[in-house]
Amino acid sequence: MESKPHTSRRSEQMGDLIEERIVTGVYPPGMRLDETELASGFGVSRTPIREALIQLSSAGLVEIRPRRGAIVAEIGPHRLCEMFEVMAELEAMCGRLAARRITGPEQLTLAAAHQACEDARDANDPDTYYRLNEQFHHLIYAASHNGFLEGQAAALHRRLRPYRRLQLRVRDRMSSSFAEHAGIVEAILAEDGELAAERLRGHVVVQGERFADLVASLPMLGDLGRSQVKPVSKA
Amino acid sequence: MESKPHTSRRSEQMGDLIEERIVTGVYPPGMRLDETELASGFGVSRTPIREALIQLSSAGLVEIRPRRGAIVAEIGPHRLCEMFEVMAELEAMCGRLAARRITGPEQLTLAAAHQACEDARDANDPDTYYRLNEQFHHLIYAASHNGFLEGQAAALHRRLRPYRRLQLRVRDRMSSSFAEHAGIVEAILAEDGELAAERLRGHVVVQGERFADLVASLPMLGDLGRSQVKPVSKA
DNA sequence: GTATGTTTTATTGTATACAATTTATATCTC
DNA sequence: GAGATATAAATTGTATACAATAAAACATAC
Repeated sequence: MESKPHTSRRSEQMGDLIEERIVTGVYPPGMRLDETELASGFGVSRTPIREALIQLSSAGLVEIRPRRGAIVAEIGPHRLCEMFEVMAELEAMCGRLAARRITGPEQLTLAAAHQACEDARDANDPDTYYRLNEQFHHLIYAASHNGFLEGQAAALHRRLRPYRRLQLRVRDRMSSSFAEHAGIVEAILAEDGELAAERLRGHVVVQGERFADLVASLPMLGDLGRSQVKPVSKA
Repeated sequence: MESKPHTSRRSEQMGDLIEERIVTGVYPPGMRLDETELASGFGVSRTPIREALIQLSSAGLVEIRPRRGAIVAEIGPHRLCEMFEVMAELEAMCGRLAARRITGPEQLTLAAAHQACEDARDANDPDTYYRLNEQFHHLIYAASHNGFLEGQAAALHRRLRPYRRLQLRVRDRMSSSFAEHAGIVEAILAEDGELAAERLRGHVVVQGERFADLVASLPMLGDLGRSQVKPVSKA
């Protein structure tokens, strides 16, 4: 919907590139982000890199320690649960408002998106489901008809992306996710705001709790915040 | 609580300075922020100014249009209402969690802060009340024991500061605000999360609605988004 | 006099150079 | 050899110089 006006700002491009590598795990949490190294790596000067890092710092993806350089933000399990808790509430709010304010065309689009998710589930295609699931949720954000809320929800959703991606692989999550979606769509189309809110809250909270389980089973992630990942420094 | 580690980064200092001038209205919405002008004005080079502007842009206080410079973000009445709507929900969430998680010492601190507000109301001192009111709300954020939520709530609270400041002056708002606070404290101390949430939501929404009224009465603010404030450019 | 096209000017975006501080290394003492 | 101190290296923060683009001013044609 928001057509970005072909920014032509290198800072933005660098920011997107670095963000991509962070959320995809190419730059793992705790990794040192050397300005000079990144600059030469991307074939630009340090200036756009610095500006990108500042922006990513504001978004919470990297942490800048004065005079000590930037590292990929290490979001510990505890903080992550907190973030899921807030995400659940934001989604609940979106659902409550959407139930009251959704338009006819939006209802059709939402139903179609839900249908598409069903197809992906039937095909047992987690990657496609993952993508369609994102669209589904974004439609609810938009249907809240609160642009600011939509932006906040989308931003947090995006920030939690890498962690949500992990837990979609777990046993049967795709099916239960779709089942929950059905209830959410039903509540919204019935214009029952409180029910939609409650179901969305549950839907997201489950993700957070499942994630907590996942964390407990992964020692690698278990001691996040302790581990210091070394920079990739290659000659 | 979060002691900032004496950053020594000029960018941060510049950011704080510019933000201060934005929220106090020295730089009104729509004003062009000329990098060179700001740089010479603050006695630094353009670099720290640019970095500060990027940061403020991420925070939503300024808007950077590629190759066209930065302006103080113009938050129209509509967007503002949306923001108050989200603020209400965030505060409600803080209250709900606080009622369940608040500790003994925090209860005492909250009661004391409430008492202090009462004193300011009795003294009919809006400025002091304004300050104490902020502390009161921050205590509730903290009592949610969700650090991420606390941060989000504080950030939005801060961003809405200039607009809240306006409407505290209106007739009797201080008294009704305090009365609402009493109900909120009662609900939290009674550990009734839903009641606390409901009352906080109402408390903030009232602010938003009152603000909408205020907007309607102020022609200057009424056509925000249309008016183009000229830069201060002095020789 | 208005509209359009060109030139000029001003401002942003990027690169590089320099300064300041931190981290690593080496040396010296015990 | 361990620890501490001093020196050296590397990296961040700031300033300045240059390039690219958009706004403004001007001139010209109609």
